[in-house]
Amino acid sequence: MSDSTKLVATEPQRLLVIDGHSMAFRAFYALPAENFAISTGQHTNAVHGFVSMLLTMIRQQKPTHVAVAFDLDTPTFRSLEYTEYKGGRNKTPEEFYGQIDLIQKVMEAMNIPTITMDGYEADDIIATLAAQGEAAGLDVLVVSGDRDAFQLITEKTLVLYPKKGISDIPPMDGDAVEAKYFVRPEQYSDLAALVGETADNLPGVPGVGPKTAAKWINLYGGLEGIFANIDSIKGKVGESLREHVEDVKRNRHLNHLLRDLELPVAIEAMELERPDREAIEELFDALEFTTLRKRLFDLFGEEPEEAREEKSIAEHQLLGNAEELTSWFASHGAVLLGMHPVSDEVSGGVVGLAFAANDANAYVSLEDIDEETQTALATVLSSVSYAKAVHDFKDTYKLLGNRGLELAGVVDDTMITAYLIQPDRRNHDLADIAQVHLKVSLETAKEPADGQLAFDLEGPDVQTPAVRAAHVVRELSLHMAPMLIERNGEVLLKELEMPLSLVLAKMENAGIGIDAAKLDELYADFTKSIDAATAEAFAAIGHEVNLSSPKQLQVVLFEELDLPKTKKIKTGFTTDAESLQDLLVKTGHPFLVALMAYRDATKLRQTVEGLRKAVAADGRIHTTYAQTVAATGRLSSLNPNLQNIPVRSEEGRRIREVFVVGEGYETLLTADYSQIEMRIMAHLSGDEGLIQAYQEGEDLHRFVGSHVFGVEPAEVTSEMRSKVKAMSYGLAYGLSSFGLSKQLKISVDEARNLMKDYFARFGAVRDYLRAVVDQARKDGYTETIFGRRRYLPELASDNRQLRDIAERAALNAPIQGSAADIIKRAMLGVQEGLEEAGLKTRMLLQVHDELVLEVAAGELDAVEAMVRQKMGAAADLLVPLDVHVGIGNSWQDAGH
DNA sequence: AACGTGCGAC
DNA sequence: CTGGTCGCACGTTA
Repeated sequence: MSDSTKLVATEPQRLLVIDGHSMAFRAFYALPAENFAISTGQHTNAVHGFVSMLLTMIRQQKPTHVAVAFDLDTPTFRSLEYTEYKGGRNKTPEEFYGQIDLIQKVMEAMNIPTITMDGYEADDIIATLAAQGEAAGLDVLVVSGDRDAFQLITEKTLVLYPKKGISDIPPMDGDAVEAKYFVRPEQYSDLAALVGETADNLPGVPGVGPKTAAKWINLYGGLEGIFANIDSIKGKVGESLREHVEDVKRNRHLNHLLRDLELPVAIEAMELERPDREAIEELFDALEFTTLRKRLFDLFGEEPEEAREEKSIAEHQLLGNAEELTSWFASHGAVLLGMHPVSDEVSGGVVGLAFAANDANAYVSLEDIDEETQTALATVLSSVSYAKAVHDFKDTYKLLGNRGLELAGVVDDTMITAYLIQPDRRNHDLADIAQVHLKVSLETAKEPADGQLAFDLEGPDVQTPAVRAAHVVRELSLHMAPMLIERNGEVLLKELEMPLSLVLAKMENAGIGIDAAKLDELYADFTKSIDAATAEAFAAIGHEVNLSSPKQLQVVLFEELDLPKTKKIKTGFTTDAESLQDLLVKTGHPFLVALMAYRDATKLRQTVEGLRKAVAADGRIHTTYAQTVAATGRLSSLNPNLQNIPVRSEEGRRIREVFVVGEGYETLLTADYSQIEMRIMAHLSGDEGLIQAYQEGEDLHRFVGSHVFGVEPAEVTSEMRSKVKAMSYGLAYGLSSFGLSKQLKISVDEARNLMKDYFARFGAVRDYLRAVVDQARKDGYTETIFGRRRYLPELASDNRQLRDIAERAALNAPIQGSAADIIKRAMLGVQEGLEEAGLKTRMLLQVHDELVLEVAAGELDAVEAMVRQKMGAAADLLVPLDVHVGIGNSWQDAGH
């Protein structure tokens, strides 16, 4: 007998019985799988969550005995009797595979028996265990996600039914069941039989919910009483019941849990023992669990192997005056420092800074900071002698800048480093990458656990999480540095992305000027169009409908008007613009015209409304650039997105008129690369025909058209030109002949021939595209001209659809990514050019292949020449990089 | 709150 | 089944 059981020997003994699959599933969905992939590719989120929940329950409930029951894949008496049982369930997610085995291994190492029974479900094992436990005089606590377990509740047996992930809620007893369902636990199965259970594919009596079922049960004492009086139950539900008596009987039979199985394990063997230390160490090493290991050994009163460098992260020195500050950095600042700002939730301003060195931590409050201390801090922050690592350099730089603090000496941004290592992650929050790379859980300082807001900004509630974050940033930086080098990302980080963060910070701070009156005018205009289109649409069908609801539109289009069916989507048939256009051609119905006009106008008004809301106090719009989102290396723009302002339609272009040159500046200047992606294609493929065309400055599409169609360039018709243009652009996206045929509205045969002719003349392009995918399959990643990698593990997927998507991504990534690299380099060049020449002109926007600058008086000529030069020199390709420049008082006037 | 649809840009 | 990368608004469902 172990010590831990002796300790509680005076208390009643308690058996904890767990439904293994249901707990594992809850854990799986509570924790994101992508954060718990170990080096072998195996996912461990369900294992981690399961063990974590188990430890919590052992700590809270202090059981003396523990057992875990699992289902088997083999048929059970229920599925044999009723083949639809548990049918219609979704397939188990791929990431879940193997995790049950791992959980069972952990249980074995913890000396906790796992029980399975061929032909029976875990629920029957649990029911039997509850009965045996009670018979042996134990209290029983059942943990199950299946409501059928409620029938087991007695004076001595309680059920823990976890709602979402965490088991904060108290176990259910008889009164809790009665309060919730209005029946006693022993009657719960009768209630469930009447109501049915969708998760098990057991339909109940239609129209009967828990309320009606409980009423009947209480009236007649249970199912037998109900059946005895079945003819006296009135109304529609009575009728419904009489029609579904057999279903109810079947349900009741199936949801009855067996309590008399012959289990292979005796209760005595479930006594909680110390874990097998060696087995746990070995297993947790393989699973890369560190924090759980500590929790586990703590719980069982064992010292972890080595005091796993959880060293005094909690401790930190408060640097309250200039002298303390200067001396702390003098003694601890020679190593890489992790740094983490704390900002006020309300104002958004920075209120403090945490620092972490290898052997000490510090916190500086910026609230009521005296001048001398601020100066000392400013010195430290702006000094390149103190090497700092931060998470989200751009944001930190802006925060500090708002307080007049210059930030320099930042040698690593863990957000960008994590992005360069894994560009496909959609999220590089500090807590997430700490979880992935360090297996450390970092509570975000947003809200203290008790739900109280932290008013005391001097207090440990704010400081401790910040210090911990600073520590984690430092650890992450050290941990990821070799990974970044291994993945060829170091130069990109130091020479491209980090300097670019500074440029972007300045662009965001600058914002772009807005003509508010014009914005209002556009809003009114578009509203008029919406109203007109709405009226027309309603007139065409004779009633009102929400034109923004695809669901309601489907009813109108495909039921009322009985128009031909469009392409299938998850929720029925698509009503997208392309399909509406098709329908219009086929039927000429006026409703379609009005609907399309409504769609156009609402989209434009939405855009205008979004811009209106985004105008800041200075009358300008300050977008935010996301530097670590797009997997190819592009930037993205948000709050608001200024990279999708309309330009293709005339009405839409009017919106560009509201972006205007600001006071004190002379004009806006736009500079964009001409056909940069096709030029990169020419460069990467080395296709001599394409290269020659660009070198001679020919109209590329005309040139290609003349070769594909075998005519003189002058004889290329506009139709021919648009065909090869679509083709050329489509190539970089993995366009199929089907896609091409759809876009050009030609037959698939014709599209196929077009592609054949194209490749006959530009064979190097096809060779290149094939080689890209082959290489990516071999190496596991694609690479841009400047070495930016994108890893595409799904190229090896068994799922054809996923594999195809990955192949198209592989085709596109080097081209789109190289273009992104090039304009990023150009931005660094332009910024440098502006600063070196001491110009007042500033960069405002980047739209993938275009830069928008605000030009100061008298600087236009110098700026234009410099921008052309820098953009043209951003890469040395086999073809020239052409740059178009436009000038004007609005973005529209300056544009294309 | 999370998902699905639809659509703007490059 | 069938073109890549994004962000955003709306309706609907959980």
